[in-house]
Amino acid sequence: MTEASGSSHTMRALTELRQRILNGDLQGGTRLLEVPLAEMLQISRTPVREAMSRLVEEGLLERARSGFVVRTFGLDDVIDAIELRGVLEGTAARLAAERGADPELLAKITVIVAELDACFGDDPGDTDFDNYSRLNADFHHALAHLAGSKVIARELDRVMRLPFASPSAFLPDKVDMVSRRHSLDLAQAQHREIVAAIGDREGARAEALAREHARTARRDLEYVISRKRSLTSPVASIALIVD
Amino acid sequence: MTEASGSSHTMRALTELRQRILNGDLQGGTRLLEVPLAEMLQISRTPVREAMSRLVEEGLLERARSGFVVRTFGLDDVIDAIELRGVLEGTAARLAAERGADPELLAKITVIVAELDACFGDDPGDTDFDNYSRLNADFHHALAHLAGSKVIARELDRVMRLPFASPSAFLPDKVDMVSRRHSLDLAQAQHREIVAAIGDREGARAEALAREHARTARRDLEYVISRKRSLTSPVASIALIVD
DNA sequence: TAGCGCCAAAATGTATACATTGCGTGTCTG
DNA sequence: CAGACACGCAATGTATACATTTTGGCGCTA
Repeated sequence: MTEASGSSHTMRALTELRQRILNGDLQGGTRLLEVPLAEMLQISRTPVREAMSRLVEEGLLERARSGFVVRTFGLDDVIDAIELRGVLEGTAARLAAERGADPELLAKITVIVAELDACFGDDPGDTDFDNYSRLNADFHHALAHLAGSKVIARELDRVMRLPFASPSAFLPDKVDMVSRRHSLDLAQAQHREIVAAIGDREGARAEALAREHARTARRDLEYVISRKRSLTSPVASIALIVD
Repeated sequence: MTEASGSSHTMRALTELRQRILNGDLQGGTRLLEVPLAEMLQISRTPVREAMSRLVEEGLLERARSGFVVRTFGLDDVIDAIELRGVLEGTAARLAAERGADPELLAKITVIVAELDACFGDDPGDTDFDNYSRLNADFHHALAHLAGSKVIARELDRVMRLPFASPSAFLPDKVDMVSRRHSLDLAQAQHREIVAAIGDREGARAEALAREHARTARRDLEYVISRKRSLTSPVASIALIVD
């Protein structure tokens, strides 16, 4: 079975199935049958089952009576997932402030904020989008670990793995960048204040700020939906929202 | 393979493994090898793998580079898991208040609170412990669904499936009942106020109350640990806490 | 002696045959 | 015609043989 595309058949099936779900090729509620999938992927049922089990862990599939079904995400679920991320990030921020963040991690996230600042030029059109996107993800990852709580970090990782709950999910793209620059400015101001509040041990403020920061994503989501409902969206994985 | 003990080999392996982990027979960090487990359970590797997959979904196992390892829970993890439950229940309560709870569900949880009241007699020794325990679980389950958010309910179910994060995990048992009756009285007062706040659309108050309510569990945990560290604990699954 | 590489064995990854279960459909009977 | 039983198909459940990968130890060399 000299196959080179993935490290293993399971991984290839995992990648393939994930992509088809995010694409919308496999719509919510679709029951996944082992035999057809195995034939489609040219592998046996065993790695297909394995891949499906991992997709349950990722939250993209559910176990039905027997077998697996693609999980359905409505607009309300997406909004709730973003709300949930805000709540969890708020908790991470509050605990980091209350318990005292590890100075090394605090220094690291401070650097990230500074680097984010450097993405903005004087002219609204002069914005380093790719770096902003990457650093934004870094910021949220660092925040998740700042409280030093494995449990909180783990749950945040879980929620953020849902593609539409990721902090980078609905960022303005290059096209919208100029008109929505104010949205990024606001978000970046919040990044700064969250870190400052944690450093000053202001738990309640840090929590409130982190929650409000997640609302940025909700606004971006609503913008994307209002503008691009019927078009091919530049936002990958908006296809799996059915409502 | 006419086996009657479980509905299937997978289910039997799942139950057996879960029990051994909760017992402490399989300590945190232990790598689970398919072949020995299959021999021990007198089944083939296939259902063992399947069971282990499901235990990852439950949060009791982790996937290692290849294979599975029993997840380690320290005292700090348990405390964080209880904190997390409080945060999520607080969110469920707040959203229920803000968005308006389904009247039918609100009526149902009101009945549960009334039934909980009926568990307490005038005399501290006169407490219907079994009913309290069952109704307490019902209350928390109802609260999780009160906001009508599938996402929140799902995450709460996940967290509460961890045996030590369950709201009934460290309830005073029959022996402690008399001396710790005040703890139950306080918890029950909180149950009442949480429902009242939701009914009055007081989101912030509902959230704060639900969070504080989870602190009851933390106090009960600390009590159990301080008293019974070395003895055979009446609390099942305290064995898997290693710190 | 520390580090490197190779080999063997042990563990997981995969395919496949067979078992079992559950569901739909057809027919038979009242 | 309605209901129920039985049959068969299709799906998952399970066992097992074989493939591949991982790992740990041994011996070699610098």
